[in-house]
Amino acid sequence: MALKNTKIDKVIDVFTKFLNHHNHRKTPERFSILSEIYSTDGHFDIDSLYEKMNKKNYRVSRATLYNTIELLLESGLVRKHQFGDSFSQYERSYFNNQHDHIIITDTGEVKEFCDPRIQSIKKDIEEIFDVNIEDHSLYLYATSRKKK
Amino acid sequence: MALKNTKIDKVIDVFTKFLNHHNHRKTPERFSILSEIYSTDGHFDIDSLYEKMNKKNYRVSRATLYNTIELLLESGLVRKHQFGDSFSQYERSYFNNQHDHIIITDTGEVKEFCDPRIQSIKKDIEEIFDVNIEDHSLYLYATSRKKK
DNA sequence: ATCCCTGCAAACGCTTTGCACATGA
DNA sequence: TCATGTGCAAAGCGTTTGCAGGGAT
Repeated sequence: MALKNTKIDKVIDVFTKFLNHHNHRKTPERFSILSEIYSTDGHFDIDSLYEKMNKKNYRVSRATLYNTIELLLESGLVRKHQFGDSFSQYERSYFNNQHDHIIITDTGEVKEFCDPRIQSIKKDIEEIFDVNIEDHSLYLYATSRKKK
Repeated sequence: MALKNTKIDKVIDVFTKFLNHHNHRKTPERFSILSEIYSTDGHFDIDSLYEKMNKKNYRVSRATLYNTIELLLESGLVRKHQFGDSFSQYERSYFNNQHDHIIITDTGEVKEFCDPRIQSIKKDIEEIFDVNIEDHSLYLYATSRKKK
């Protein structure tokens, strides 16, 4: 599901400011990639994004995709996941609540959930270990109880 | 730190039964690898295990290491981790309490912790999503608060 | 005597890199 | 103008695979 125009504009604005602040050029490729990512929901990998963009309006190289994703990660507009496959998956993270994932191992399906106890664990661990927790990743690996 | 002899024997026994049960051969390589893994604490990767074994008593190929690690994962004697590097890390899991990891991102150091709230989250998620949770992985990415 | 397991090296697949050309500032 | 970004193809690198010889059963 795509975002409303006003929301897309907000994301473009965030990215523009990030590029300015880091003296990175505002190339058409970078904005095309950002728009493409924010035009759909869910998880994606570099290869499917590459296919999708080259079949459609915009032709980009894999190198540029990897470079731009790096910038999007730094700017906090995209999150990276390693669900256990050999490749990385990503998802947009602006206007998208922090959540964790349940991987249904027999189908590969990925569900999302949110649990406040994670936050309290993080807070406690920060005190106990005297560290600042910047981020976390939690994956639950499960099988469905449904009868076939 | 190595385990007591009686404990190593127990692990060998578990592996032997696993191999028998699955009609896999009890080769010297498999037991050497198991012993090597259980002779030290902490995390390791395939390459360092390869180096370590070839410098010492036993010469094994990478192929056999990968094969055997697979069996050890299946038998529950070893756990696999992806701390965010490009390679997998492993740790022995018998006589070793379930725990989660804090990765200190500036040093690469890995600390362990245990929090009962994880178990309750898993229990609740099982009910809410109607699934059986077989396993989980939780990594907290942190920076140290200590002054340099 | 089987046929599974091992070792070696080549293949794989995702990601990174080098380099020449293009382009934003 | 000119340093940075892009595209292409090659290189990297952990892991997997194919195959011939060896060893467990």
